[in-house]
Amino acid sequence: MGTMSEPRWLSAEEQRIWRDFSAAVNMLKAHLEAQLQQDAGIPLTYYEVLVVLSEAPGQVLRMSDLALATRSSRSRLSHAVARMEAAGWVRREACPTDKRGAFAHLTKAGLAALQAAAPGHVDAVRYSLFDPLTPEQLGRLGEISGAILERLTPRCTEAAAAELEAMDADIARG
Amino acid sequence: MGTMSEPRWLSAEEQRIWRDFSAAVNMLKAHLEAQLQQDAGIPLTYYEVLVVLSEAPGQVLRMSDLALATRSSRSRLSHAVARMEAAGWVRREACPTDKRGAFAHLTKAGLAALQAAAPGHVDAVRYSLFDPLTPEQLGRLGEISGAILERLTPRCTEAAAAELEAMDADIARG
DNA sequence: GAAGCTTAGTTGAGTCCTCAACTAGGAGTA
DNA sequence: TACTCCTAGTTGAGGACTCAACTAAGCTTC
Repeated sequence: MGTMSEPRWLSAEEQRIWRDFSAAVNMLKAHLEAQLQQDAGIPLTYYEVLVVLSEAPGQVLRMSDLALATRSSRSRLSHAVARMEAAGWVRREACPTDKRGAFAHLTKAGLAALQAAAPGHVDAVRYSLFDPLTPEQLGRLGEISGAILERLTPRCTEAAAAELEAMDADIARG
Repeated sequence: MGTMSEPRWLSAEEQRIWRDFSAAVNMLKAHLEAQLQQDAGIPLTYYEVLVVLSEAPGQVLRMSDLALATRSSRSRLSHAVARMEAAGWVRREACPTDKRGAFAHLTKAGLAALQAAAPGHVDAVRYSLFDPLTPEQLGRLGEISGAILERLTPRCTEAAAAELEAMDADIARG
């Protein structure tokens, strides 16, 4: 190793927390994924796309904005929307002002699929996350998540996301 | 909906917590995955297999036990070990007493790969999880993880895992 | 208006995962 | 022994993701 400093290994307690956290998160995601896939045939990430689209004004969003809002790569979103379009949940439309751009529209079928899937998904989230935690723990979890987010979110992405929300709010207002 | 009861939707506050938590977890996993993949060429799940194997007495484990310890499906582990064997990190060996069985041995190269990857990975975990949290938050996170785990871990799996640990302890004791 | 950078979005190859089907050996019972 | 059931592990197909390469359009600058 030469000049390299010794890595700061995790203490036994830190290891326990890390492994429990890691396991909990994995099981939680697997649980939600399986529920959604089995009951509604929708992968979790596609579900999130549907949710974001359904909340967008006019239920339309530029691909880039959709990628930003779902924290997905453009590539991933492009593949996903291609599949969702094939499923009839989303329709792509060219942007008239910027010919590079593309809009993703939520279709009736997409909204219906979302509405059919939502109750089961919400139940699963309640069952596996909200129910086993006390209100205090929930509050803590919110703080903790915020701290991690702040650490890992690059400033520019943050700014762009805030802008997007502000735009949404403007449109909602009128 | 007919006789179905109304789903218990999430409140605004619950939604905020859930979305932040979800986003934080996604970014955390993506961050660790990218670091490990770039710096060591090892996917996170394979890394976990290496860790578990390295801690096993004799650095050997039956496939089933390895699957249990890594909370992986047998199929996933089988695919993973196939790849890791191709990479020279693991060697499979037939079990003499139960001819259905297979052992997974950690090889020298596998241990070396793990040791090369570990410091960077630990740093990444510290950076993205431990550093941004206060000691109190960390304790809470441990509790929260425990509560989720307890909710989602089936009793039989739990018992099997405990047994495996006890066995390890026995062997360690000599 | 042409050259060169930047942005929007897609594509294809390769990887990891899941699911269901499969092989094969162990275990219990007649 | 033969029958049934169970357990250990593998396999292949197909889906989702990543990465890098690509097309195409906008934007600057001269």
